[in-house]
Amino acid sequence: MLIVKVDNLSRNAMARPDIKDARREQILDAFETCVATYGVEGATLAKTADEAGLARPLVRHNVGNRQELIDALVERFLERSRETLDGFMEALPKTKRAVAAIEWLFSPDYSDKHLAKISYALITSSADNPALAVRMQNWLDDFITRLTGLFSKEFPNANPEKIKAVATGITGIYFNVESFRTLGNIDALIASSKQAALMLLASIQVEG
Amino acid sequence: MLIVKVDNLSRNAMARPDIKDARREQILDAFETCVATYGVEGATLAKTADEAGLARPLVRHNVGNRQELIDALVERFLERSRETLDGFMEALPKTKRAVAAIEWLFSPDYSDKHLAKISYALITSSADNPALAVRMQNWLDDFITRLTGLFSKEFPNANPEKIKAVATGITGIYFNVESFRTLGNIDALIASSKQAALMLLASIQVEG
DNA sequence: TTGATAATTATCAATCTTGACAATTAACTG
DNA sequence: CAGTTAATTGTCAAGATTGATAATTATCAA
Repeated sequence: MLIVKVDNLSRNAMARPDIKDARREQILDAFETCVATYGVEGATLAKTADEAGLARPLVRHNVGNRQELIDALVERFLERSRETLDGFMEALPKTKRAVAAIEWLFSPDYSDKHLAKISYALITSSADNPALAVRMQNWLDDFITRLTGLFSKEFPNANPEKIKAVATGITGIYFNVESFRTLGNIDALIASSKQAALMLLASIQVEG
Repeated sequence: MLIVKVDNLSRNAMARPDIKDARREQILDAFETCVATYGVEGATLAKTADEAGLARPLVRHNVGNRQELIDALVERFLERSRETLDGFMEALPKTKRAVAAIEWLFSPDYSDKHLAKISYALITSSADNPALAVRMQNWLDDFITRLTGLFSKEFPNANPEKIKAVATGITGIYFNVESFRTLGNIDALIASSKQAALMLLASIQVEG
Protein backbone atom coordinates (compact mmCIF):
# COMPACT_ATOMS: atom_id res chain seq x y z
CA MET A 1 0.00 0.00 0.00
CA LEU A 2 1.49 3.30 -1.10
CA ILE A 3 -1.48 5.49 -0.38
CA VAL A 4 -0.47 8.60 1.54
CA LYS A 5 -3.20 9.90 3.78
CA VAL A 6 -3.91 13.57 3.01
CA ASP A 7 -4.58 14.18 6.67
CA ASN A 8 -1.00 13.34 7.48
CA LEU A 9 0.27 16.17 5.34
CA SER A 10 -2.29 18.92 5.49
CA ARG A 11 -2.79 19.39 9.18
CA ASN A 12 -0.31 21.03 11.46
CA ALA A 13 -0.55 18.87 14.51
CA MET A 14 1.08 15.60 13.58
CA ALA A 15 0.44 12.38 15.39
CA ARG A 16 1.00 8.67 15.63
CA PRO A 17 1.47 7.21 12.13
CA ASP A 18 -1.53 5.53 10.54
CA ILE A 19 -0.67 1.87 9.94
CA LYS A 20 -4.24 0.80 9.35
CA ASP A 21 -3.56 -0.29 5.80
CA ALA A 22 -0.67 -2.53 6.82
CA ARG A 23 -2.59 -3.90 9.77
CA ARG A 24 -5.51 -4.59 7.50
CA GLU A 25 -3.36 -6.71 5.22
CA GLN A 26 -1.84 -8.47 8.21
CA ILE A 27 -5.27 -9.31 9.59
CA LEU A 28 -6.65 -10.42 6.25
CA ASP A 29 -3.61 -12.67 5.79
CA ALA A 30 -4.36 -14.27 9.15
CA PHE A 31 -8.05 -14.59 8.38
CA GLU A 32 -7.23 -16.16 5.04
CA THR A 33 -5.01 -18.73 6.73
CA CYS A 34 -7.77 -19.53 9.22
CA VAL A 35 -10.39 -19.84 6.50
CA ALA A 36 -8.11 -22.15 4.52
CA THR A 37 -7.60 -24.30 7.60
CA TYR A 38 -10.97 -24.29 9.35
CA GLY A 39 -13.42 -23.06 6.72
CA VAL A 40 -15.35 -19.79 6.81
CA GLU A 41 -17.58 -20.81 9.71
CA GLY A 42 -14.69 -22.23 11.69
CA ALA A 43 -12.50 -19.16 11.30
CA THR A 44 -13.37 -17.24 14.45
CA LEU A 45 -12.18 -13.73 15.20
CA ALA A 46 -10.19 -15.04 18.15
CA LYS A 47 -8.31 -17.54 15.98
CA THR A 48 -7.70 -14.81 13.43
CA ALA A 49 -6.30 -12.46 16.05
CA ASP A 50 -4.09 -15.24 17.40
CA GLU A 51 -2.81 -16.07 13.94
CA ALA A 52 -2.04 -12.39 13.33
CA GLY A 53 -0.41 -12.04 16.73
CA LEU A 54 -2.78 -9.24 17.64
CA ALA A 55 -5.44 -8.64 20.24
CA ARG A 56 -8.94 -9.41 19.10
CA PRO A 57 -10.29 -5.84 19.32
CA LEU A 58 -7.70 -4.83 16.75
CA VAL A 59 -9.43 -7.01 14.21
CA ARG A 60 -12.55 -5.01 14.57
CA HIS A 61 -10.69 -1.72 14.75
CA ASN A 62 -8.77 -2.25 11.53
CA VAL A 63 -11.12 -4.22 9.33
CA GLY A 64 -14.56 -4.34 10.92
CA ASN A 65 -17.06 -6.92 12.07
CA ARG A 66 -17.28 -10.46 10.89
CA GLN A 67 -19.25 -9.79 7.71
CA GLU A 68 -16.91 -6.98 6.67
CA LEU A 69 -14.01 -9.35 7.27
CA ILE A 70 -15.54 -11.95 4.98
CA ASP A 71 -16.40 -9.37 2.32
CA ALA A 72 -12.87 -8.01 2.39
CA LEU A 73 -11.47 -11.52 2.08
CA VAL A 74 -13.64 -12.28 -0.94
CA GLU A 75 -12.66 -9.06 -2.69
CA ARG A 76 -9.00 -9.62 -2.03
CA PHE A 77 -9.20 -13.25 -3.06
CA LEU A 78 -10.80 -12.45 -6.40
CA GLU A 79 -8.43 -9.58 -7.07
CA ARG A 80 -5.36 -11.60 -6.15
CA SER A 81 -6.49 -14.55 -8.21
CA ARG A 82 -6.56 -12.31 -11.23
CA GLU A 83 -3.16 -10.82 -10.42
CA THR A 84 -1.67 -14.24 -9.74
CA LEU A 85 -2.96 -15.57 -13.03
CA ASP A 86 -1.69 -12.50 -14.86
CA GLY A 87 1.76 -12.93 -13.35
CA PHE A 88 1.58 -16.63 -14.05
CA MET A 89 0.90 -16.06 -17.73
CA GLU A 90 3.63 -13.46 -18.06
CA ALA A 91 6.20 -15.60 -16.29
CA LEU A 92 5.75 -18.49 -18.70
CA PRO A 93 8.51 -19.07 -21.24
CA LYS A 94 8.07 -18.39 -24.94
CA THR A 95 7.93 -22.03 -25.95
CA LYS A 96 6.34 -25.09 -24.41
CA ARG A 97 4.17 -22.81 -22.35
CA ALA A 98 1.54 -25.45 -21.58
CA VAL A 99 4.00 -27.91 -20.10
CA ALA A 100 5.63 -25.09 -18.15
CA ALA A 101 2.23 -24.15 -16.75
CA ILE A 102 1.67 -27.69 -15.50
CA GLU A 103 5.16 -27.76 -14.01
CA TRP A 104 4.31 -24.62 -12.11
CA LEU A 105 0.87 -25.72 -10.94
CA PHE A 106 2.16 -29.00 -9.57
CA SER A 107 5.43 -27.77 -8.10
CA PRO A 108 5.78 -28.43 -4.35
CA ASP A 109 6.78 -24.86 -3.53
CA TYR A 110 3.91 -23.17 -5.24
CA SER A 111 3.67 -19.60 -4.00
CA ASP A 112 -0.06 -19.00 -3.73
CA LYS A 113 -0.48 -22.01 -1.51
CA HIS A 114 -4.05 -21.77 -0.41
CA LEU A 115 -5.75 -20.33 -3.45
CA ALA A 116 -7.60 -23.58 -4.01
CA LYS A 117 -8.35 -24.12 -0.34
CA ILE A 118 -9.82 -20.65 0.00
CA SER A 119 -11.92 -21.29 -3.05
CA TYR A 120 -13.33 -24.49 -1.55
CA ALA A 121 -14.11 -22.69 1.69
CA LEU A 122 -15.88 -19.93 -0.21
CA ILE A 123 -17.78 -22.44 -2.30
CA THR A 124 -19.00 -24.15 0.85
CA SER A 125 -19.87 -20.79 2.31
CA SER A 126 -21.79 -19.80 -0.82
CA ALA A 127 -24.40 -22.43 0.04
CA ASP A 128 -26.35 -19.70 1.82
CA ASN A 129 -25.02 -16.80 -0.25
CA PRO A 130 -26.30 -16.85 -3.86
CA ALA A 131 -24.38 -13.72 -4.83
CA LEU A 132 -21.13 -15.30 -3.77
CA ALA A 133 -22.06 -18.49 -5.60
CA VAL A 134 -22.32 -16.53 -8.85
CA ARG A 135 -18.96 -14.87 -8.29
CA MET A 136 -17.30 -18.20 -7.55
CA GLN A 137 -18.81 -19.72 -10.68
CA ASN A 138 -17.37 -16.84 -12.70
CA TRP A 139 -14.07 -17.29 -10.92
CA LEU A 140 -13.92 -20.94 -11.95
CA ASP A 141 -14.91 -20.04 -15.50
CA ASP A 142 -12.11 -17.47 -15.65
CA PHE A 143 -9.53 -19.95 -14.44
CA ILE A 144 -10.53 -22.54 -17.03
CA THR A 145 -10.80 -19.91 -19.74
CA ARG A 146 -7.26 -18.73 -19.08
CA LEU A 147 -5.93 -22.26 -19.40
CA THR A 148 -8.05 -22.77 -22.49
CA GLY A 149 -6.54 -19.66 -24.08
CA LEU A 150 -3.07 -20.80 -23.23
CA PHE A 151 -3.59 -24.20 -24.81
CA SER A 152 -5.36 -22.76 -27.84
CA LYS A 153 -2.34 -20.69 -28.80
CA GLU A 154 -0.06 -23.67 -28.44
CA PHE A 155 -2.34 -26.02 -30.38
CA PRO A 156 -4.11 -23.74 -32.87
CA ASN A 157 -5.26 -26.62 -35.03
CA ALA A 158 -6.81 -28.70 -32.27
CA ASN A 159 -10.51 -29.10 -31.64
CA PRO A 160 -11.68 -26.23 -29.37
CA GLU A 161 -14.06 -28.48 -27.47
CA LYS A 162 -11.21 -30.86 -26.79
CA ILE A 163 -9.01 -28.03 -25.58
CA LYS A 164 -11.66 -26.84 -23.20
CA ALA A 165 -12.11 -30.35 -21.85
CA VAL A 166 -8.38 -30.63 -21.23
CA ALA A 167 -8.28 -27.25 -19.51
CA THR A 168 -11.23 -28.27 -17.33
CA GLY A 169 -9.63 -31.59 -16.50
CA ILE A 170 -6.27 -30.11 -15.55
CA THR A 171 -8.02 -27.50 -13.44
CA GLY A 172 -9.90 -30.23 -11.62
CA ILE A 173 -6.78 -32.31 -11.02
CA TYR A 174 -4.94 -29.26 -9.77
CA PHE A 175 -7.69 -28.11 -7.41
CA ASN A 176 -8.05 -31.60 -6.06
CA VAL A 177 -4.37 -31.80 -5.21
CA GLU A 178 -4.52 -28.44 -3.48
CA SER A 179 -7.47 -29.52 -1.38
CA PHE A 180 -5.62 -32.58 -0.11
CA ARG A 181 -2.51 -30.69 0.98
CA THR A 182 -3.94 -30.47 4.48
CA LEU A 183 -3.52 -34.20 4.97
CA GLY A 184 0.27 -33.99 5.16
CA ASN A 185 2.72 -35.70 2.86
CA ILE A 186 1.02 -36.07 -0.50
CA ASP A 187 4.09 -36.19 -2.73
CA ALA A 188 2.90 -39.40 -4.35
CA LEU A 189 -0.48 -37.85 -5.11
CA ILE A 190 1.19 -34.77 -6.58
CA ALA A 191 3.48 -36.87 -8.78
CA SER A 192 0.65 -38.99 -10.18
CA SER A 193 -1.57 -35.96 -10.62
CA LYS A 194 1.12 -34.11 -12.51
CA GLN A 195 1.68 -37.11 -14.76
CA ALA A 196 -2.05 -37.28 -15.43
CA ALA A 197 -2.15 -33.59 -16.30
CA LEU A 198 0.69 -34.05 -18.77
CA MET A 199 -0.99 -37.07 -20.32
CA LEU A 200 -4.19 -35.11 -20.68
CA LEU A 201 -2.32 -32.28 -22.32
CA ALA A 202 -0.63 -34.66 -24.73
CA SER A 203 -3.95 -36.16 -25.70
CA ILE A 204 -4.94 -32.90 -27.34
CA GLN A 205 -2.85 -33.92 -30.32
CA VAL A 206 -4.25 -37.43 -30.53
CA GLU A 207 -6.73 -37.81 -33.34
CA GLY A 208 -10.27 -39.02 -32.64
CA MET B 1 -30.19 -52.14 11.46
CA LEU B 2 -31.50 -55.57 12.24
CA ILE B 3 -30.31 -55.80 15.81
CA VAL B 4 -33.06 -56.97 18.11
CA LYS B 5 -32.79 -55.63 21.61
CA VAL B 6 -32.78 -58.47 24.14
CA ASP B 7 -34.61 -56.26 26.61
CA ASN B 8 -37.61 -56.13 24.31
CA LEU B 9 -38.02 -59.87 24.49
CA SER B 10 -36.79 -61.02 27.87
CA ARG B 11 -38.66 -58.79 30.27
CA ASN B 12 -42.28 -59.13 31.08
CA ALA B 13 -43.38 -55.52 31.33
CA MET B 14 -43.35 -54.25 27.79
CA ALA B 15 -43.20 -50.59 26.89
CA ARG B 16 -42.92 -47.98 24.22
CA PRO B 17 -40.99 -49.41 21.24
CA ASP B 18 -37.31 -48.57 20.94
CA ILE B 19 -36.74 -46.60 17.77
CA LYS B 20 -33.32 -45.31 18.72
CA ASP B 21 -31.59 -47.07 15.83
CA ALA B 22 -33.89 -45.55 13.24
CA ARG B 23 -33.70 -42.13 14.88
CA ARG B 24 -29.93 -42.41 14.91
CA GLU B 25 -29.82 -42.96 11.15
CA GLN B 26 -32.29 -40.14 10.63
CA ILE B 27 -30.16 -37.77 12.67
CA LEU B 28 -26.91 -38.82 11.04
CA ASP B 29 -28.49 -38.29 7.62
CA ALA B 30 -29.43 -34.77 8.64
CA PHE B 31 -26.02 -34.09 10.12
CA GLU B 32 -24.38 -35.37 6.96
CA THR B 33 -26.45 -33.00 4.85
CA CYS B 34 -25.52 -30.09 7.10
CA VAL B 35 -21.83 -31.00 7.03
CA ALA B 36 -21.93 -31.24 3.24
CA THR B 37 -23.55 -27.83 3.04
CA TYR B 38 -21.91 -25.81 5.81
CA GLY B 39 -18.78 -27.78 6.73
CA VAL B 40 -18.12 -29.54 10.01
CA GLU B 41 -17.76 -26.35 12.04
CA GLY B 42 -20.81 -24.78 10.45
CA ALA B 43 -23.06 -27.77 11.03
CA THR B 44 -24.64 -26.86 14.35
CA LEU B 45 -26.84 -29.17 16.38
CA ALA B 46 -29.75 -26.81 15.87
CA LYS B 47 -29.41 -26.94 12.08
CA THR B 48 -29.09 -30.71 12.28
CA ALA B 49 -32.23 -31.03 14.36
CA ASP B 50 -34.09 -28.75 11.95
CA GLU B 51 -32.94 -30.78 8.97
CA ALA B 52 -34.07 -33.96 10.69
CA GLY B 53 -37.39 -32.41 11.70
CA LEU B 54 -36.71 -33.16 15.34
CA ALA B 55 -36.20 -31.16 18.51
CA ARG B 56 -32.59 -30.47 19.38
CA PRO B 57 -32.50 -32.50 22.60
CA LEU B 58 -33.36 -35.58 20.57
CA VAL B 59 -30.03 -35.29 18.81
CA ARG B 60 -28.24 -35.67 22.06
CA HIS B 61 -30.63 -38.34 23.32
CA ASN B 62 -30.21 -40.59 20.29
CA VAL B 63 -26.62 -40.03 19.21
CA GLY B 64 -24.77 -38.03 21.83
CA ASN B 65 -22.85 -34.79 22.12
CA ARG B 66 -21.17 -32.98 19.30
CA GLN B 67 -17.97 -35.04 19.27
CA GLU B 68 -19.90 -38.32 19.30
CA LEU B 69 -21.96 -37.01 16.41
CA ILE B 70 -18.83 -36.27 14.40
CA ASP B 71 -17.24 -39.61 15.27
CA ALA B 72 -20.38 -41.46 14.23
CA LEU B 73 -20.47 -39.54 10.96
CA VAL B 74 -16.86 -40.42 10.18
CA GLU B 75 -17.42 -44.11 10.89
CA ARG B 76 -20.54 -44.21 8.78
CA PHE B 77 -18.91 -42.25 5.98
CA LEU B 78 -15.96 -44.61 5.74
CA GLU B 79 -18.15 -47.69 5.97
CA ARG B 80 -20.58 -46.42 3.37
CA SER B 81 -17.81 -45.39 1.02
CA ARG B 82 -16.59 -48.93 1.03
CA GLU B 83 -20.08 -50.30 0.48
CA THR B 84 -20.80 -47.81 -2.28
CA LEU B 85 -17.58 -48.68 -4.07
CA ASP B 86 -18.29 -52.39 -3.68
CA GLY B 87 -21.76 -51.93 -5.16
CA PHE B 88 -20.30 -49.72 -7.85
CA MET B 89 -17.81 -52.38 -8.93
CA GLU B 90 -20.42 -55.11 -8.92
CA ALA B 91 -22.90 -53.08 -10.92
CA LEU B 92 -20.45 -52.49 -13.76
CA PRO B 93 -21.04 -54.42 -16.96
CA LYS B 94 -18.76 -57.21 -18.12
CA THR B 95 -17.17 -55.25 -20.93
CA LYS B 96 -16.02 -51.65 -21.27
CA ARG B 97 -16.07 -51.39 -17.51
CA ALA B 98 -13.77 -48.35 -17.38
CA VAL B 99 -15.95 -46.25 -19.66
CA ALA B 100 -19.02 -47.38 -17.75
CA ALA B 101 -17.40 -46.29 -14.50
CA ILE B 102 -16.81 -42.80 -15.90
CA GLU B 103 -20.37 -42.66 -17.20
CA TRP B 104 -21.55 -43.43 -13.71
CA LEU B 105 -19.24 -41.02 -11.88
CA PHE B 106 -20.23 -38.11 -14.09
CA SER B 107 -23.92 -38.84 -14.42
CA PRO B 108 -26.16 -36.01 -13.18
CA ASP B 109 -28.30 -38.28 -11.02
CA TYR B 110 -25.49 -39.87 -9.11
CA SER B 111 -26.93 -41.56 -6.05
CA ASP B 112 -24.31 -40.89 -3.38
CA LYS B 113 -24.49 -37.21 -4.00
CA HIS B 114 -22.39 -35.75 -1.24
CA LEU B 115 -19.68 -38.34 -0.85
CA ALA B 116 -17.10 -35.92 -2.21
CA LYS B 117 -18.48 -32.94 -0.32
CA ILE B 118 -18.37 -34.81 2.97
CA SER B 119 -14.82 -35.82 2.22
CA TYR B 120 -13.80 -32.21 1.64
CA ALA B 121 -15.46 -31.18 4.88
CA LEU B 122 -13.66 -33.93 6.77
CA ILE B 123 -10.36 -33.04 5.14
CA THR B 124 -10.76 -29.45 6.26
CA SER B 125 -11.73 -30.67 9.70
CA SER B 126 -8.70 -32.94 9.88
CA ALA B 127 -6.48 -29.85 10.05
CA ASP B 128 -6.63 -30.15 13.82
CA ASN B 129 -7.22 -33.89 13.97
CA PRO B 130 -4.15 -35.91 12.87
CA ALA B 131 -5.87 -39.25 13.37
CA LEU B 132 -8.66 -38.24 11.01
CA ALA B 133 -6.09 -36.95 8.53
CA VAL B 134 -4.52 -40.41 8.35
CA ARG B 135 -7.89 -42.06 7.83
CA MET B 136 -8.78 -39.64 5.06
CA GLN B 137 -5.46 -40.22 3.35
CA ASN B 138 -6.14 -43.96 3.42
CA TRP B 139 -9.62 -43.30 2.15
CA LEU B 140 -8.28 -41.41 -0.85
CA ASP B 141 -5.70 -44.13 -1.48
CA ASP B 142 -8.43 -46.75 -1.43
CA PHE B 143 -10.54 -44.86 -3.93
CA ILE B 144 -7.65 -44.44 -6.35
CA THR B 145 -6.55 -48.03 -5.82
CA ARG B 146 -10.00 -49.31 -6.72
CA LEU B 147 -9.97 -47.35 -9.96
CA THR B 148 -6.43 -48.47 -10.64
CA GLY B 149 -7.46 -52.11 -10.23
CA LEU B 150 -10.39 -51.60 -12.54
CA PHE B 151 -8.24 -50.07 -15.25
CA SER B 152 -5.48 -52.65 -14.82
CA LYS B 153 -7.81 -55.49 -15.65
CA GLU B 154 -9.06 -53.71 -18.72
CA PHE B 155 -5.60 -52.72 -19.92
CA PRO B 156 -3.36 -55.55 -18.66
CA ASN B 157 -0.51 -54.62 -20.97
CA ALA B 158 -0.35 -50.94 -20.06
CA ASN B 159 2.31 -49.32 -17.93
CA PRO B 160 1.19 -49.60 -14.25
CA GLU B 161 2.53 -46.15 -13.42
CA LYS B 162 0.51 -44.72 -16.26
CA ILE B 163 -2.61 -46.50 -15.05
CA LYS B 164 -2.18 -45.14 -11.58
CA ALA B 165 -1.72 -41.63 -12.95
CA VAL B 166 -4.93 -41.95 -14.97
CA ALA B 167 -6.83 -43.27 -11.95
CA THR B 168 -5.50 -40.38 -9.86
CA GLY B 169 -6.40 -37.87 -12.53
CA ILE B 170 -9.93 -39.13 -13.01
CA THR B 171 -10.43 -39.18 -9.26
CA GLY B 172 -9.31 -35.57 -9.07
CA ILE B 173 -11.57 -34.47 -11.89
CA TYR B 174 -14.49 -36.29 -10.33
CA PHE B 175 -13.97 -34.88 -6.83
CA ASN B 176 -13.59 -31.41 -8.24
CA VAL B 177 -16.91 -31.64 -10.05
CA GLU B 178 -18.61 -32.84 -6.89
CA SER B 179 -17.23 -29.96 -4.88
CA PHE B 180 -18.63 -27.42 -7.31
CA ARG B 181 -22.15 -28.82 -7.29
CA THR B 182 -23.07 -26.33 -4.59
CA LEU B 183 -22.75 -23.46 -7.04
CA GLY B 184 -25.88 -24.41 -8.95
CA ASN B 185 -26.07 -25.31 -12.61
CA ILE B 186 -22.72 -26.83 -13.56
CA ASP B 187 -23.83 -28.98 -16.49
CA ALA B 188 -21.17 -27.45 -18.73
CA LEU B 189 -18.49 -28.22 -16.16
CA ILE B 190 -19.72 -31.79 -15.84
CA ALA B 191 -19.76 -32.30 -19.60
CA SER B 192 -16.22 -31.01 -20.09
CA SER B 193 -14.97 -32.91 -17.05
CA LYS B 194 -16.47 -36.13 -18.33
CA GLN B 195 -14.88 -35.62 -21.71
CA ALA B 196 -11.54 -35.00 -20.05
CA ALA B 197 -11.89 -38.17 -18.01
CA LEU B 198 -12.60 -40.16 -21.14
CA MET B 199 -9.64 -38.61 -22.94
CA LEU B 200 -7.42 -39.45 -20.00
CA LEU B 201 -8.66 -43.00 -20.03
CA ALA B 202 -8.02 -43.31 -23.76
CA SER B 203 -4.48 -42.02 -23.32
CA ILE B 204 -3.58 -45.21 -21.44
CA GLN B 205 -3.28 -46.92 -24.79
CA VAL B 206 -1.16 -44.20 -26.39
CA GLU B 207 2.47 -45.15 -26.65
CA GLY B 208 5.17 -42.98 -25.07
C1' DT C 1 -56.78 -50.08 33.73
C1' DT C 2 -52.23 -50.14 35.47
C1' DG C 3 -47.38 -50.40 35.50
C1' DA C 4 -43.12 -50.25 33.02
C1' DT C 5 -40.33 -48.45 29.58
C1' DA C 6 -38.67 -45.12 26.48
C1' DA C 7 -39.55 -41.26 23.52
C1' DT C 8 -40.35 -36.50 23.84
C1' DT C 9 -40.40 -32.00 25.76
C1' DA C 10 -39.05 -28.21 28.72
C1' DT C 11 -35.61 -25.87 30.79
C1' DC C 12 -31.25 -24.10 32.62
C1' DA C 13 -26.35 -23.36 33.24
C1' DA C 14 -21.77 -23.09 31.07
C1' DT C 15 -19.17 -21.75 27.34
C1' DC C 16 -18.02 -19.53 23.10
C1' DT C 17 -18.44 -15.84 19.83
C1' DT C 18 -19.30 -11.42 18.65
C1' DG C 19 -20.10 -6.32 18.88
C1' DA C 20 -19.13 -2.27 21.02
C1' DC C 21 -17.16 1.37 23.80
C1' DA C 22 -14.23 3.67 27.25
C1' DA C 23 -9.58 4.28 28.90
C1' DT C 24 -4.86 4.13 28.11
C1' DT C 25 -0.61 4.38 25.76
C1' DA C 26 2.48 5.44 21.93
C1' DA C 27 4.27 8.31 18.20
C1' DC C 28 4.96 12.32 15.81
C1' DT C 29 5.28 17.61 14.84
C1' DG C 30 6.15 22.12 15.99
C1' DC D 1 7.92 19.94 26.06
C1' DA D 2 3.00 20.24 24.64
C1' DG D 3 -0.61 18.96 21.86
C1' DT D 4 -2.77 15.97 18.66
C1' DT D 5 -3.83 11.84 16.54
C1' DA D 6 -4.36 7.06 16.33
C1' DA D 7 -2.95 2.58 17.90
C1' DT D 8 -3.61 -0.39 21.67
C1' DT D 9 -5.69 -2.33 25.64
C1' DG D 10 -9.35 -3.47 28.92
C1' DT D 11 -13.80 -4.60 29.64
C1' DC D 12 -18.55 -5.90 29.28
C1' DA D 13 -23.02 -7.13 27.53
C1' DA D 14 -25.77 -9.57 24.04
C1' DG D 15 -26.43 -13.55 21.48
C1' DA D 16 -25.59 -18.17 19.93
C1' DT D 17 -24.21 -22.87 20.83
C1' DT D 18 -23.74 -26.65 23.57
C1' DG D 19 -24.20 -30.02 27.54
C1' DA D 20 -27.06 -31.83 30.67
C1' DT D 21 -31.07 -33.05 33.48
C1' DA D 22 -35.76 -33.11 35.18
C1' DA D 23 -40.52 -33.48 33.91
C1' DT D 24 -43.91 -35.05 30.80
C1' DT D 25 -46.15 -37.86 27.49
C1' DA D 26 -46.89 -41.90 24.58
C1' DT D 27 -46.94 -46.87 23.85
C1' DC D 28 -47.29 -51.49 24.94
C1' DA D 29 -48.08 -55.83 27.83
C1' DA D 30 -50.43 -57.94 31.43
